[in-house]
Amino acid sequence: MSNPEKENTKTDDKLNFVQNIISNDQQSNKYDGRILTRFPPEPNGFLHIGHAKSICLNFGIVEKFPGALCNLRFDDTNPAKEEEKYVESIKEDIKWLGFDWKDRLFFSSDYFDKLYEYAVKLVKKGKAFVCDLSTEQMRAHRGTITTPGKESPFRNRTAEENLGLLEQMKKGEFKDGEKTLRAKIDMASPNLNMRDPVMYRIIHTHHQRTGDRWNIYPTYDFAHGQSDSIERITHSICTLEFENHRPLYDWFLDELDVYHPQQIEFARLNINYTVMSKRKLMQLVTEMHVSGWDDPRMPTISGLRRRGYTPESIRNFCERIGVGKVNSTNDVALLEHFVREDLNRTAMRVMSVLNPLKIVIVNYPEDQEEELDAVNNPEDETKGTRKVPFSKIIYIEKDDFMEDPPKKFFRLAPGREVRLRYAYYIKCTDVIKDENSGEITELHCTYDPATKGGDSPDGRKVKATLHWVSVKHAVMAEVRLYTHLFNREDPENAEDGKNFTSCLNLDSLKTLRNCAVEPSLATAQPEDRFQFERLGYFCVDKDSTKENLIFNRTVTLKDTWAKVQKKK
RNA sequence: UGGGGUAUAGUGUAAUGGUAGCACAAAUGAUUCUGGUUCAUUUUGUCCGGGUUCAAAUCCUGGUACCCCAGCCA
Repeated sequence: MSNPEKENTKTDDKLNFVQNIISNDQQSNKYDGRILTRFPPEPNGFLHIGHAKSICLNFGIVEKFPGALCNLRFDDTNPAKEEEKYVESIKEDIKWLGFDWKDRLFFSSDYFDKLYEYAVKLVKKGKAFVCDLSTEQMRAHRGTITTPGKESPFRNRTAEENLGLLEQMKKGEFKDGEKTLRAKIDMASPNLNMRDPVMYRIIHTHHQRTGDRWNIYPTYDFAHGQSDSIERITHSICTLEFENHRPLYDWFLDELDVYHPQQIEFARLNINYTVMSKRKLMQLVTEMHVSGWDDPRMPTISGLRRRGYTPESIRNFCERIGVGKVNSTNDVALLEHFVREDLNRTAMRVMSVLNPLKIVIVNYPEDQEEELDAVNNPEDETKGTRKVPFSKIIYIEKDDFMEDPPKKFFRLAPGREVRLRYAYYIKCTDVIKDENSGEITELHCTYDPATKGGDSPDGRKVKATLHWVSVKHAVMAEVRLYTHLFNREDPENAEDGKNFTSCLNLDSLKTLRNCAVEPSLATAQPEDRFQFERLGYFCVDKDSTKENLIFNRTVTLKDTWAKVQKKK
């Protein structure tokens, strides 16, 4: 037995390494006790669960530390790739997850004037220059990982000349790519980011917020650190790949002599059986491997929402996986665990038959109908009960009958008695087959009227309880069964020469159009979530209508019978 | 190969010189009108080699492995 005194360790009080740094900084009054983080998405695609990790981290700081704040800042420095519609979807997803940026909504483009001022300052200091090198030439000058680069022949233009050229760039007097503004740092630096990186490039493209006002746009490297500085962010939390950029951000901030946030890098989220880069997700969409960004198989927030995931379950997942600096891949089973946990608590129970098999209860009166009481949620008494109609002909699940059952099969079989949930005990007396195909078309059963409600007065036990739907009262529906999008744990590492799409699971969506659901589901609305008893959790799809009900399977129930079968 | 990072059960994450813990996964049993839930129990770990110390996942030292960087993407 464990020692009760030791059980006081509250896991929720444990801080991850980022929170530890912040906690220490707050205690030491490092930023006058201020804490300000930010979530900085680029509006060039939909948010995925990897972003959710970052959102939970950044906005979660607000909940963890009194007085802390978190900005939402769109990093919109590349008009060629960004769109307004992405801004809207990103906002929607953050709200849906349950976070609120209040009035702290910003855009990097808000700072274009300031950023340009900064650039001018560096030019005047002799720390930046206008370069005429083409992309190819610049690459050649950059050197390699092991050999130093060569300085640009334009590196020594005078400040006056550079100022004039920069002004002309800004006015749109040059073509795209004709010139760049570069920082003058060190072409021999072992850190490639320090080899005179580009600060501004010429892009004659309409910007979703600044219109046609600018012909030059700052690079991410020149915009990001300064934007954090302008907003007086205390802790700039970003992913591991920016570790190499930190010295560059430091250099800009130091040369500019402005406020200096602290950058902390953490490992981005990976999950097995899926991909997590915007580029690859975009490819799945454009190549039509999925129906869109919100396809229920996508790891996007909108996809997970449509699949039936709850914000709570995603947040719990993000909390549990922790935050570290090691590249790691989480098991999708953990994510599934958290939806099951949440939905078990909250989802209404309901009976639906996915693959109907007709049963005629031969000794049940022809025209009789009964309304039976069914529990809405055994985990929550306050959810009450509902009436479910019963009659002579019902559907059960095809999988719940076997003519020649193996040892561990507890369900219906010839001569065997089982319980119909909330209804009666029934015993199978006849198996009716199609003469030609030999396929089972219906079952004949008898029922025991004394077992009404599901209990036998004589204490007789049955080994199985089956869900069912009365044929006469059934509402027909379409059900979409989803499984992993990829049949390989690590689709990124496809076999030689093949890309990740070669690992696509062609059976990741199975549509059933002839499902019988209980009548209470007739009025279900999009995003309503249910537990189909004994089957799994299901969510009404956004395309569902009264005439054509559509349910998406979020996740199956844990299924030890399936496990037993798999072992064979 | 230069530079920057990182190594703790199958997976992910704690332990900040003092009993290697938690969650998921896996396994066993109990309960159950969901083969669900719940409960109990079990298996499995400090990358490797040296050193310091009464005591090392933690400190020192030497290896090894993996990740990131050669966009006018972010």
